[in-house]
Amino acid sequence: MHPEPSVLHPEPVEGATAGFDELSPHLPYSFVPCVSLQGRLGRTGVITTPHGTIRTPAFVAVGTKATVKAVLPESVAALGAQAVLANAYHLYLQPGADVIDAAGGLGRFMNWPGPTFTDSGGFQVMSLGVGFKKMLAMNSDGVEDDDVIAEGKTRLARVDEDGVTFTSHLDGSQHRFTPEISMQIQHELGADIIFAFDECTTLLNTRDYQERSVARTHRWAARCLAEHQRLTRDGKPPHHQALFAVVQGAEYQDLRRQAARDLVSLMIDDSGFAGYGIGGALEKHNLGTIVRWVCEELPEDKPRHLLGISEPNDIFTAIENGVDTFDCVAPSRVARNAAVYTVRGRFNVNTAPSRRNFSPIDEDCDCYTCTRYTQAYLHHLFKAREMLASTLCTIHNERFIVRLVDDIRASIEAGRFFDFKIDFLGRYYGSSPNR
RNA sequence: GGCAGGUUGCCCGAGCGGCCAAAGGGAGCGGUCUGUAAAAUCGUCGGCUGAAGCCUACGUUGGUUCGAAUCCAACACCUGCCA
Repeated sequence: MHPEPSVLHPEPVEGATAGFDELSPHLPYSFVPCVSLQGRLGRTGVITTPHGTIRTPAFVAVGTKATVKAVLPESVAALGAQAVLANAYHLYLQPGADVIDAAGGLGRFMNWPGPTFTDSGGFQVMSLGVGFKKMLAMNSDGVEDDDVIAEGKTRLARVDEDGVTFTSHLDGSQHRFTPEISMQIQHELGADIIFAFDECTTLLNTRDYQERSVARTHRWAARCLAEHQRLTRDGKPPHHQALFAVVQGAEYQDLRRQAARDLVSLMIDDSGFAGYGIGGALEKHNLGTIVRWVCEELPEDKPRHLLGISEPNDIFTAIENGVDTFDCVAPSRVARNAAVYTVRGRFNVNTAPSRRNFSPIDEDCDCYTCTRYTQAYLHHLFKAREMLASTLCTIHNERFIVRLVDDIRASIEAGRFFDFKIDFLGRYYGSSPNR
């Protein structure tokens, strides 16, 4: 049943740096699971896209506005990232999906030859709307009062059954997203993997609201699938994009399982979703449980993408429970704010102990930054507010997470995942950064 | 030499009789960041203390006052303008 190892282990990074002309733009999308994690839902696998393959589990670097902030695409490839995820809402507002379409698609526009993802903009409904002021709901029984306005903040998104009305955070103009519009935008953007337009709730919403929201997300998923198929059929030029649905349901087992089952059974003309995203509200300590509930309901032959997770312990938990790919802004955002990962935990390089420390961030790291620069230099760059600080630390953090996931994949293949997990997490959380 | 203005905590800078250990910046010190509204944000920031409290502080010295960074005098230094 499993393909030959050579098929399972292509060289995605080399493919990603080969340039556009050497790539076949017509490779069909596929996912092939490979080695399973004994007794758990985790596995390795390979996702094939028109722009190259992704060996899973894989960390997808986030490049919201068609750039991994502060870093050249060549560096993103060199540090081993296999794919980049951009955002439909942000690119729709600026520069406009039509511009990216005219440029030849997201990958060409941003000079990233490898696989690309776009998020639907569903998360922005939450971050610009309901979640805009979490305290707001603390003295009520849920975030449902659309008329409540928190001091100093303006609600920029409102949900209704048909879609979402946004106020642009850039210029205040009004915009409308529906499942159909999100699909049209994402088809114009042209990423290899796109996400259904979902509603992302918060833990502050009531159970009743979560139920209604999951139901709505499902109706939206059906509309996304229909529109995606129409665009795939009628769009010009023909696209080869894979649509992932997003499983919501907050922390309720029945909602999560039902949401997953409903999405799996959703078929139009014998075809359903190419993969599944797991999103939404959850507390950190429930991550593994929730991911397991969902993945138990999902088919083995479809990839699962966990949206927005990347702390080391979360990565192990997610992968162990069946996640194949995941993305997160944390490695790059945190890097721009001077926090860096090491095998012995995270620390801030802009603090006093690094001022005269002439060793790298992490002696064990093979990244561009650690093989060339000292903590003292990075400390100086942050203090001097030089932008190279962001660049170098982003490269380090992205490399750290990519490498961690590479190591996890290798440990699954070698049948020693659990040993590696105990060893890594013991060092990461059990000791203080060595500096 | 004359006239005018000034001297505040590590730096800049408000305060102009009590509510002043002294606004606000900056620097320093520490934290946070999970589908990016982020090169963001929060805390701390004279000393001793958990706290109450005490001590030391607004150029120097002396004075007025129940009470002075704030009023007065002398001195020191700085800055303008006029000789």
